[in-house]
Amino acid sequence: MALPSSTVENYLKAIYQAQSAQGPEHRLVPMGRLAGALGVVPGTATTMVKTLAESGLVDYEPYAGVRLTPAGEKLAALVLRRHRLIELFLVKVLGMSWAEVHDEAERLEHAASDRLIDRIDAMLGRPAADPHGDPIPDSSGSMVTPEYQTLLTCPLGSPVVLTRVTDQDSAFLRFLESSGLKPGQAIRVESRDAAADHVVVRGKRERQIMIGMRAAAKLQVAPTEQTA
Amino acid sequence: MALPSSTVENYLKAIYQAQSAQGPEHRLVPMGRLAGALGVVPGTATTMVKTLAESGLVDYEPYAGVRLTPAGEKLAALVLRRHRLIELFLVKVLGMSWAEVHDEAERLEHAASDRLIDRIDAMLGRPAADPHGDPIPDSSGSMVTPEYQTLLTCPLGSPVVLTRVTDQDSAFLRFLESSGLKPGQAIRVESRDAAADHVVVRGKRERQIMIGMRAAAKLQVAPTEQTA
DNA sequence: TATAGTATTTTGAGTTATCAAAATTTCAAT
DNA sequence: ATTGAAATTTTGATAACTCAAAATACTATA
Repeated sequence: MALPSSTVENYLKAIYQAQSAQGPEHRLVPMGRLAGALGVVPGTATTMVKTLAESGLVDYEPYAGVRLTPAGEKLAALVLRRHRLIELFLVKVLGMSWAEVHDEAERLEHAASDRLIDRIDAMLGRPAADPHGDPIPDSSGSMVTPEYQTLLTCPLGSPVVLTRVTDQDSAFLRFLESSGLKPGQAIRVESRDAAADHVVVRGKRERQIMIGMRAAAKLQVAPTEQTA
Repeated sequence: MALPSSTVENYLKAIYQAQSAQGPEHRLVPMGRLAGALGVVPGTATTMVKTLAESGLVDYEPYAGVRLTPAGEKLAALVLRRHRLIELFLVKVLGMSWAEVHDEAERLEHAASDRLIDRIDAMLGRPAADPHGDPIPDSSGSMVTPEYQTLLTCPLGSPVVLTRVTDQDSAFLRFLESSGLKPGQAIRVESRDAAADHVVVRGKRERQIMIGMRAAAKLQVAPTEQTA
């Protein structure tokens, strides 16, 4: 098949991300959701998905939804790889802020060659995750996605490390940045209050941060590593 | 006006470069030349140029050719700025070879934001020229193009510095690289032989290099600076 | 100045990706 | 089972860009 257009890459990426977000129970992404994620009307998504199905990149079940084929999944993973490496590069090498790199990467991911991506990968030391903690697929398109707990499920009081932020909204990211809540940061959940819908986190330099539960669910953590 | 598409940017850039290549006497770029530079059939160029003219980016004289308006010239210069900064960045920061950055920059120049370009510009120390010695326009789109002599016109025997290579062909660039003929390099023209159609250059470490006259015309040099 | 040859423009058609709005299907609730 | 609301698909258009090939304009030269 010919090179996928940016549009095709974006559809595959959106389907991939919708599938992941939905969890393993709903494997089919409904057209409405896909169209919403891409900012197109549903009819457009239907049309496009039919052509993706003809290319063997997705399975399409009318009125039910789409799902990536193995070929589509690989392509999507490679787009994600480009996106995440570019984000990390922009932050680490060019000193751009966490909140502003997403849109930039969104465009550059379709223009960067494999060669360039590999240089970036090497320069960054073959990193496992991008600035949000999202795992970076390797050049064959495979990726390990560790299962983390969230601020809502981790044990109270234990020291944990913030590992992943599953929301790209730049206002949210700016808030996290200003609160010192970036992946890698050691923190501890002090309390949860369902009635008040908040979680209290003790962060860098014993600073106390209060976060709504919906936001807290987007912050993933891992138990602090014991120095081996 | 809305953001120019990559296509529009490419047309403007090609017109700009054709105008420069032609020198100040022929200000109008004929359609055939433009179409050739862009790899489209002449009819396509005609159509596109008419819409560029409607946008006020070019002046179009049927059967005669196109010329950039001041607005078109500014836009073209900004595309060139992006292209050249990206090329230099890829060479300096990512260690890519001189010969391979052109195509990469060709795609990235349409995807990089002004913000990113400015970061790159700052990181590189607001450079005046790209790896080929092509001058880099500033963020307002203005550029100084020093007039250099070439290997064909510079004084024989005097030490000069290679300042600019006016050919992007990657095989040619690889040849130059392997001969140590990169901008910045101190050289000296030993002899010219019109009959044999060649120029003999003494390069790095007294190495002797023989170049055809057509190629020699593409190498621009400046008198070696006397240490002030 | 007639004309042959070249360059340019025009015409008609195709591709990709999109939207608006009409038609259809699905599904949950009666 | 029927129906009404919501989601999806279909249909008909549009925009941007392109090509092939026919029509036209220019220009050099004889």
